[in-house]
Amino acid sequence: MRQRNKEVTKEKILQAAAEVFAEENFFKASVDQVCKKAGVSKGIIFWYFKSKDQLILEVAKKSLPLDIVESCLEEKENTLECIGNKYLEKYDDPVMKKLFLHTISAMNIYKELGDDIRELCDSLVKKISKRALNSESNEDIIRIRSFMGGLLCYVVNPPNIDKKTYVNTLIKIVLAKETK
Amino acid sequence: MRQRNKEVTKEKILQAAAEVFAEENFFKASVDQVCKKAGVSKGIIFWYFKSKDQLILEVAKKSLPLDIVESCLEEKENTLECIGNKYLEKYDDPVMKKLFLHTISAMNIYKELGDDIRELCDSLVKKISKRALNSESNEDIIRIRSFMGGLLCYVVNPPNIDKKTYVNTLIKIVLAKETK
Amino acid sequence: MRQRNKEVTKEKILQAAAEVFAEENFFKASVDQVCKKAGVSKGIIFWYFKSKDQLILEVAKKSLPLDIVESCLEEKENTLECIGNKYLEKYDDPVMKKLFLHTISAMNIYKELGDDIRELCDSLVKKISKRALNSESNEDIIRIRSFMGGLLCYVVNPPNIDKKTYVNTLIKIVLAKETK
Amino acid sequence: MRQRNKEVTKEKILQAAAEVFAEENFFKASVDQVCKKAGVSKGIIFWYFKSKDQLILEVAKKSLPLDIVESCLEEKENTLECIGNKYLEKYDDPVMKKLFLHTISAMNIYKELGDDIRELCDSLVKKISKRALNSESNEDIIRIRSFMGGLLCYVVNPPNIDKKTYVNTLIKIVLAKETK
DNA sequence: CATGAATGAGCCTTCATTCAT
DNA sequence: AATGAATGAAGGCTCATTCAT
Repeated sequence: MRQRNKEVTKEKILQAAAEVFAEENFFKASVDQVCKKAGVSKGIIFWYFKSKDQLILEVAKKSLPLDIVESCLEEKENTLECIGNKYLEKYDDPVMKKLFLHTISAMNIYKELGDDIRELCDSLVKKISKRALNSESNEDIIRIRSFMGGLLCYVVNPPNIDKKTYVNTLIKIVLAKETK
Repeated sequence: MRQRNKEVTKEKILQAAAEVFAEENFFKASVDQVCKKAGVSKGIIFWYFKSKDQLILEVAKKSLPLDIVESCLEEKENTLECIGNKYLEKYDDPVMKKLFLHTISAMNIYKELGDDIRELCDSLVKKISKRALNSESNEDIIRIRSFMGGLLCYVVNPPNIDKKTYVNTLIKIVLAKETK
Repeated sequence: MRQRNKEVTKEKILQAAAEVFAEENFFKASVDQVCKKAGVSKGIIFWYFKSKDQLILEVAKKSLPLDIVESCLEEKENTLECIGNKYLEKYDDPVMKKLFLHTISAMNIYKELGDDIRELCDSLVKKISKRALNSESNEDIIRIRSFMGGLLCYVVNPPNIDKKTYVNTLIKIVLAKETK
Repeated sequence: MRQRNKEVTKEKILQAAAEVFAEENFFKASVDQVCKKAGVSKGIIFWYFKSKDQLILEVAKKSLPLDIVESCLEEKENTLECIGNKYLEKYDDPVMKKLFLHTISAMNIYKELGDDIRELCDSLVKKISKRALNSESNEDIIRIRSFMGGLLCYVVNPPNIDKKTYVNTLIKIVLAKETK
C-alpha cells in the first residue's frame, strides 16, 4: 500500500472527506470516518493536511459556486442562463448540495469562507448585473440577487419542476419590467 | 411562583443556547459553553432537555421563518410585504441570522428540521402563491421562490440597501409581468 | 464511586502521579498510567488539573527541598544539621528522590520550576550562609554550595555510609578552616 | 570518501539530536525535530540508529563527565584542579549542561546510564580520593563527593563567581583539615 | 429543582517505525 | 545510503451524559 501515487492519495482523501462532511456536517464528522471511507490510515491525513480545519477549508471552498460565476462572466452572452444551468447542475450532486449549505453555515467560523461568500454576493453580483443588465443600479442588483436567491432556494429544496424550465422562468421573471 | 421560576430557567437556557450555537455551530458548541453562558449548572440542562440534540432541535426550530409566513398568511392582504418586512426584521438579529443558516445546514441530520423546511418551501410557498398571486402555476411558484430566495440572499449577506426599499423592489421585480 | 470526597480524589491523583512520574519521567509517563494507578477515570484528572503540564508542575514543586530549607532557616541554630538531616530523609523515599532529579532536569522547560530552583541556589544559599557562617563572602557561599552539592550527590547515588555520619562529616569538611 | 560522508551524516545527526534533546528533554523531543534540525530525512536516522532509544543513549553517554575524570586520573598531579577546570569548561556549553541534567534524570530508565553514573560516583570517586588524598576513608570519600557536588551545583545554577576562583576555593575548602 | 463530581467513549493529533523506491 | 509516504498505536484532551447529594 506504500508509495501510492501521491496525488491519488490526496484526491482520495478529499473525495472521502467531501462525502463524509456532506452527510454529517463538518463538525459532527470525524477524521476517523474520513480515513475509513478513503481507505487510508489516519496518520496520512495529517501528512497531506495540516489539520482537520485545513481539510474542511479545502473541501468547503470547492463547494462554492465561485468557479461557475467566474467562468460564465467570461462568456460573451447569456450570462444568466450559463450561471443558472451550471449552478443547478453542480448542486444536482447531493454531496455538493449538502456541502454548499454547510459551507454557508460555516462562513462565520472560517474567515476565509466568509470572505469568499461575501465576494460572491457583492463584487460578483455587481459584475453579473453589469454584464447581464448593463447596469449597477440598486434595483438591478436586487434583480440579480433574487435570481441567485431563486437558485439557492432550488438547492435548499428542489421543487418538482424541470431544471431548464426553472432557470428560464427565473430569468424571465427577474428580467421582466412592467411596461405600460 | 414555582412554575414561574421553572420557565425562567428554561428560557435562560434556551437563550444562552441560541447565542452559543449561533456563534459556534450546533456541533462545535458544547453543553458546557451553554451552561456557562446561562449561568446554570450542567446537570440542569439535562433535566429540562432530554439531550443535547433535543436542545438543538428546540433552538433550531425557533430560528425558521415558519411563524412569520403563517401569521402573514392570516392577514387579508399585502402578504408579500408582510413576509418581507417581518423576515428581514427577524434576521436582523445576528443570532437569529446565524442560527437560521446553521439550521438549514442541519436539515439533513434532523429529520424534523428537514420536514419543516420542506413544508416551508413546498406547501407554504403554494399557499403564498395562491394568496398573493391567486395562482399555483409553476411560473408563479417560481416567482414566490425567487422572492423567498431574494430574502434568503439578504440574510446570507446583507447588501448596503435599506431594508424597506429592498423588500419593495423585490416585490416589484418578482411580480412584474412583461406586457406589450 | 460518585461524589467521593473531593480532597481525597485530588490527593489520590497527586499521589499516583508522583509515583508514575518518578518511575517514568514526566514526559514518558502518560495521563492514562496516572489514572489507572489512581483508580479514577481519565476525565476527572482534567477536572482537577487544567492540563498534564499543570499536574506535572504541582507534583514537581513538591519534590523540591524549598520547604526544608525554609523551615530550617527559622530554627535558631544547627541550620546545616537540620537541613542535612531533613534533606536526606526526604530523599530517602525513592519516589521523591527520582522526582527531584526529574524536576531539576525539567527546570528549563517549566519557567516556574527554574525560578524555584534558582531561588534555592541563590537567595536561600545566601541566607543559609549568613545564618550558619555569619557571612556572605564568596568563599562562604561556596562552602554552602559544596554542602548542598554533597547532599545532592548523596541523592544521585547514595554511598554505603550512614546518613547521620554522612551529614556530620559533610558539615565538618565544609566548615573546616585551615589554621596555622 | 564514501566512508567519510557516512561519518559526517552520523555526526550531523548526533549534533542535532544533542541540541534538540537538550532543549526539549529526551522524551518530549521527537525524531522529527531531530531530522529537521539535522537537515536529513526521517528514514536515515533509523539506518544509523536502531531506535530513538539508541540515539538517546549515544547522546546521553557523551554528556557525562566520565571522559574528564578518566583523563585527569592519568595525569600525575593536580587531579582535582584538572577535573574541576575541565568539568566547568565542558558544562559551560548550555547544550552539554542541559543534557547532563536530563541524563541524570534518565538514569533509572536506561540501565546503561545508571551503571555509568554509579560508576562515576563509586569507583571513580574512590580512585580520585586515592590519587588526590592518598586515602579511601569514608571521610575522604565524602570530601571528594562534596567536591563533585559543588561542581554539579555549579552546573545546576552557575553563581556569579569566576570559574577558576570557584574551583580553587572549592578545592581549598574540601581539602582543609582543622588543625590546632 | 439544582449542583457538580465522575465516567468513558471518542476526538484530533503526534510519533516511532517501516519500507518501496 | 537516502528519501518520504504510509501505518497504527497512543497521547492529551473534550464532551454528552449520569447521579449522589
